[in-house]
Amino acid sequence: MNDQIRRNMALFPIGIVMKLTELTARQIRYYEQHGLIHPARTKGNQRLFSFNDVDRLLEIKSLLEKGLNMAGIKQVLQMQAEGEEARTVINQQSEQKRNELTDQELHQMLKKQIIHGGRNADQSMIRGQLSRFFH
Amino acid sequence: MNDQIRRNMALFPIGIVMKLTELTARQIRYYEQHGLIHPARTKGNQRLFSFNDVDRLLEIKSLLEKGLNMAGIKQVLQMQAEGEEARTVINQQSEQKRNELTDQELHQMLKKQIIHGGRNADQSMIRGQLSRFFH
DNA sequence: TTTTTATGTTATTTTTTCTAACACCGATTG
DNA sequence: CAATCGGTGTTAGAAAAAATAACATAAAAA
Repeated sequence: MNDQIRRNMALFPIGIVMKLTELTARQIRYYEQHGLIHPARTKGNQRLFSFNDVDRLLEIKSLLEKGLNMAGIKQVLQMQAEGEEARTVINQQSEQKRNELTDQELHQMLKKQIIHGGRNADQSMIRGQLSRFFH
Repeated sequence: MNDQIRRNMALFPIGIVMKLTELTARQIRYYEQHGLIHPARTKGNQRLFSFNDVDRLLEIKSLLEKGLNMAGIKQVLQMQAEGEEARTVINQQSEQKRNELTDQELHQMLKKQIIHGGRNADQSMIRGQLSRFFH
């Protein structure tokens, strides 16, 4: 519900995010620079991350490991956002289904997306990795 | 469950805790100095707070507003910790019961505690204020 | 009235983060 | 093969955030 609000609260500095995600500051900033995340800023311009941001970074990391590049990741994340939207309207599916993403599924998603900039493709998801920890 | 672990993860710096609790840094440090909280530290010695810490600070604040002093608050928090322990063993009670603490209840608790340093007094609780936000 | 308590304020130092620039290496491409 | 590009490492210098410590103070307690 307003769970979403909570998850979106900007809470921690980059140092913690580094530990949480095992990414370097350089990487995190680079991803931001390419529009993959949009952490908030303190009055003094320091980044402040939310749980959602960290979640997102974990996804980015996982997608990177699957060989995607910035553009690809951007697409996938964007699709997820759309899916998210749809799902809240429609309904929940089996818990398992949307927690793992096979290479084939991924490939398919990308294909669909790239070929016909289609909305509402397959609903498989990686989301909620950190969420599963910080419930 | 290991919810406890999650809540105990040291995540945010004092700046955020200040906003979350509306306490000044001075106050927060003072309470630590008096053993009311025990935030973790970064390698460079900066305080790192967990959700539990923030929760605790909110309780401290509320107790302060009720006129307790450091010693009194320490007692109450300690009792809560013991109660926590007991409760996990025993069982849950009505949700309402343990979320508000009237002045009389508080007075009684303190009385019991002070008179006969007794363990396991009344189980009324303040706990979980922040928890209710960041569930 | 003197003391104590909780908090404010200020000064100084240390830690953390920021941006920007340059370097590098593996994969692409001309 | 040589040049490019994409993701990351590294470094330097500046700025922000946080730490400790000391002194100040108003209200409460003794």
